[in-house]
Amino acid sequence: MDKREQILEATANLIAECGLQSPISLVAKQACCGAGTIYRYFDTKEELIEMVYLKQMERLSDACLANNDKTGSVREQLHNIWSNLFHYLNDSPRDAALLDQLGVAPDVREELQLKAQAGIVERIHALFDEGRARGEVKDLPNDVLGVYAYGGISTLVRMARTKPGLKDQTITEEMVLSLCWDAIANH
Amino acid sequence: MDKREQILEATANLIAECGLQSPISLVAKQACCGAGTIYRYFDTKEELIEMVYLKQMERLSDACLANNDKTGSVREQLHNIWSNLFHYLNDSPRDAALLDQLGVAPDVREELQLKAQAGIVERIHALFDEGRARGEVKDLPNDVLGVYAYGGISTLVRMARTKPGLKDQTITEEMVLSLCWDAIANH
DNA sequence: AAGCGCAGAATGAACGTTCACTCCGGATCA
DNA sequence: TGATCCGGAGTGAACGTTCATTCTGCGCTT
Repeated sequence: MDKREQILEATANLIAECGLQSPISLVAKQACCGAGTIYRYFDTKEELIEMVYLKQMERLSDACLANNDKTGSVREQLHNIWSNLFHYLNDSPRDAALLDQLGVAPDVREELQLKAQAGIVERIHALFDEGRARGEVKDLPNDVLGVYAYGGISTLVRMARTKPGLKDQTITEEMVLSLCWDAIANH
Repeated sequence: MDKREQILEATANLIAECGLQSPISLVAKQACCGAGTIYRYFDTKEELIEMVYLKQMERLSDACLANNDKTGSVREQLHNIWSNLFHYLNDSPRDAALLDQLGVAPDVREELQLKAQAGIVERIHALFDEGRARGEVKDLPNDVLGVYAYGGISTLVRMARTKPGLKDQTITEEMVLSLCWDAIANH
C-alpha cells in the first residue's frame, strides 16, 4: 500500500469534490493517515497540489493522444484529439472536475503548467502549422487557435456536468467537433 | 464621499490585483476606513463580493449592448456585441481581471450569477433563435452556442493581458470575430 | 452666536476559529 | 535494542467578525 499514492489520490478526490481550499486535515483523514505523514512526502501543501496537477495533466495528454494516426489528414487528427478529449472528460467526471479546479489554482506555478502541457500543446501546434501550410486552417497564431481547441470542449463538458436543465438536451460529440473545427478552419 | 462606494471600489481593485482571498483588513486600508465600517454596509465578506459582482456584470452588460441596432442582421448584431466585449475587456484591464477572478468565485451564489447575466444572455439567445430560424446559425442549443460567444473572447483577451510572449503577435478584433462567427455559423 | 446634547457613523483592538505545519511519543521492523 | 516510520495533538499565524468606545455634524436652547 503506497502511502504517497494514497495521499495523491485522496487529494485529487477532495479537490474535485470540495475545491482547492480542502484542509490538510481532511486529506489526511481520507488518506487514512495523520497530517504529519503528508509532510513526509511533500514539503508544502502547494507542492502536493502541484504533484496532483502533474499527474492529472499526464493522464489528460495520454488520453488525448490515444490512437493517434500520424498519416491522417490534419482535420482527422484534430478530430481524433477532440473526440478523445470529449470522451475522457465525459467518462471521468472526477478528472474533469479536478482539472476545472486546478486550472484556476494560483498554487500551480505557471512554469510547471507550461511544462506539463508542453507535450500535447506541441503536438496540436504542429497540426496547426501543417493545416495552415495547406490552407485548411486560419492564418492565426497557434495560441489563439489553441483556445478553441481546449476551452470550448472543457466548458461544454462542464456545463453538461453541472447545469441541471441541460441534461435533456444532450451535448454530443458531433456538436463539439463541428464547433471546434469550423472556428479554426479556413472558409 | 460615499463610503459604501469607496469600499466597493477598493474591494474591486484588490480582487483584480490580488485575488479573492484579499483580507478585509487590506480592503479597509485601501478604502481608508476601519474594518468595522465595512460591516456597517455589508453583513459578510461574501455579500460584499456579491455586490462587487453585481456592479461589474452590469457594467459588462451595458458595454456589450452599446450601439445595439435592432434592425441589423443577426450577424451584424452579434459582431457588434462581440466587438463591444472585445474592446471593453481590452480597454479596462482591471475590469477584465476582476471578472476573471469573480468568474471562479465560489462565494458568488449561482442564483445571483444567473440573475446578473440574465439581461445580456437573453438578448444573445434571442439573436441565436432568429439566426437559427433563418438558417444562418447552427441548430444547436443556445447554451452550447453561448459558450463560443463569451468564453473564447474572454480567454483570448486574458491571454493578451497575461502571457508575455504574446505581446508582439497582437490579437485583433478581426481574429476574434471570425473565430466566434465561424464557430456558430451554419456552413 | 455660542454652548450643549445627541444620534449614528466610524474605529481598531480583541476574539474565536481555521488551517498549514511541527514535533514528539509510540509502533514497527531488523 | 536501535533505527525508521508514522500519527495526531499541538502551535502560531492569519483571517473574518464583533463591540466598546470615539468622533462628527446637526438641531436646539439661551
